[in-house]
Amino acid sequence: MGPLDHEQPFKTRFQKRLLSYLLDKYERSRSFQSGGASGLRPQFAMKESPFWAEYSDEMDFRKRDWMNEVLLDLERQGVVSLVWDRFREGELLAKVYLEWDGLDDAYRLAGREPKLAKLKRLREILRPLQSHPWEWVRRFWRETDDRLAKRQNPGLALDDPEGYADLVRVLQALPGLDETGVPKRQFSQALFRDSKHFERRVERRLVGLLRAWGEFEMETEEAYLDSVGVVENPSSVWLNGPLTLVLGDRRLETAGFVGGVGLSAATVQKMEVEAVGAQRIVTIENLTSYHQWVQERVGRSELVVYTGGFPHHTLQLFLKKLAAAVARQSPELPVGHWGDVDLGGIRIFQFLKTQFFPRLQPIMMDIPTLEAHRERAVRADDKYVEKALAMRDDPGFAQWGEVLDWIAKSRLRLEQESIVDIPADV
DNA sequence: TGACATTTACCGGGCTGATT
DNA sequence: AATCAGCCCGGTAAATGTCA
Repeated sequence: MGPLDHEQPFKTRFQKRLLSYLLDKYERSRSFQSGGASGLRPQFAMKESPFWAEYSDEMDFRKRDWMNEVLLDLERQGVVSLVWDRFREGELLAKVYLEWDGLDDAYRLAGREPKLAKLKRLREILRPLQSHPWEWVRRFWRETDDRLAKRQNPGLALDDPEGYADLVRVLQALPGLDETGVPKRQFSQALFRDSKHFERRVERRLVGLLRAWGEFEMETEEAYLDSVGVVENPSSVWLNGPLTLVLGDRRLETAGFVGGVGLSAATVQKMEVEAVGAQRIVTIENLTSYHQWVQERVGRSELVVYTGGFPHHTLQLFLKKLAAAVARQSPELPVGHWGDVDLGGIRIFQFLKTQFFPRLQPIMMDIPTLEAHRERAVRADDKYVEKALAMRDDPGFAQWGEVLDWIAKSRLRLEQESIVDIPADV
């Protein structure tokens, strides 16, 4: 085994590692971002570099010779320039500089794609979002494109262009989805000819995008996906009380069902609300509380609707039809909502109010209720308190100022299941 | 040699991808 | 779903190179 067996592979590997090291520095530097060559070149001191261990390896001194040869060769090609230790010219390197004019060669020899090219390609991939029908997507695009144009990476995985192409495809498809939402696997199959592809490759990114840029803050990933019409399975609407529906050529009454009735997504899609036969509408956030309410208030003239946390797609369609009927027939009809007295519950209330029922009144979501159930309340951490304070200062939640203050001060929040007795007069 | 500009090192925070 | 390491970012302070 002579040196020839190792020399060439060693030199090739070293040259790549060295150039990559310098190019990494360059791509992180301000010179890269500003696009021009600054006075200070990307550089490193041999002694501080990751190459020092091999460079100073006493067990195999040929390595240093080989490394010197590689670097001298690069210097001849104008890719780097070298500064030697004093009195040890050609023997012991002090510093290595990357030369501006050698950048292209450096990339070629290192066998890697310039960051600039990656940024450019990503811009091309994202460009279709420029004219997306949703405002928040366009906002995301605008800021991201700005950053990319400024040669900054706005937190994207530069080495995954396919992933972003998929994301763009998904975003383009979302606005056209069915009103009641499309099951995830079916969506994936239609878009990618692979029922798992969406879950595996796109879902996380889409949820991340919604978290960062979407209009509403949700508690779970499912809620985020539902908000854009991607559902696990078609969901139903649960309600109790008198409602007259028209479905095709049939008129249906929900009044007679004991303990309530479920309407499938398909029914909600096809039906119209003809009349609300109750004196009041009540929406309830959680299932346990919905059952409790329905059981304890038998005989009242109320239409009770279960929202299941943040209203899912099908429920929103139902509420839209319900709200239209109310506005048409009895705009004075009282509408109340009972939910958790916490940030999520307040968001849900505001959503229902702004989207469907402008006259919506909270039920048992006030300070007396908080005080009365203090012992059953759940602890809130620092982050939660911070969010509560931010919401308090948001004009969209002006109605909730005192409640949010109470939550922030006492560091407590109340889940509605903690309320075991429903007063008769709420 | 000193003034100035730029880079580097370091930190926390957030995202990604892999793993469990 | 939770956890982990790795990476990038922006900010800071400190170090270092350039230029007159």
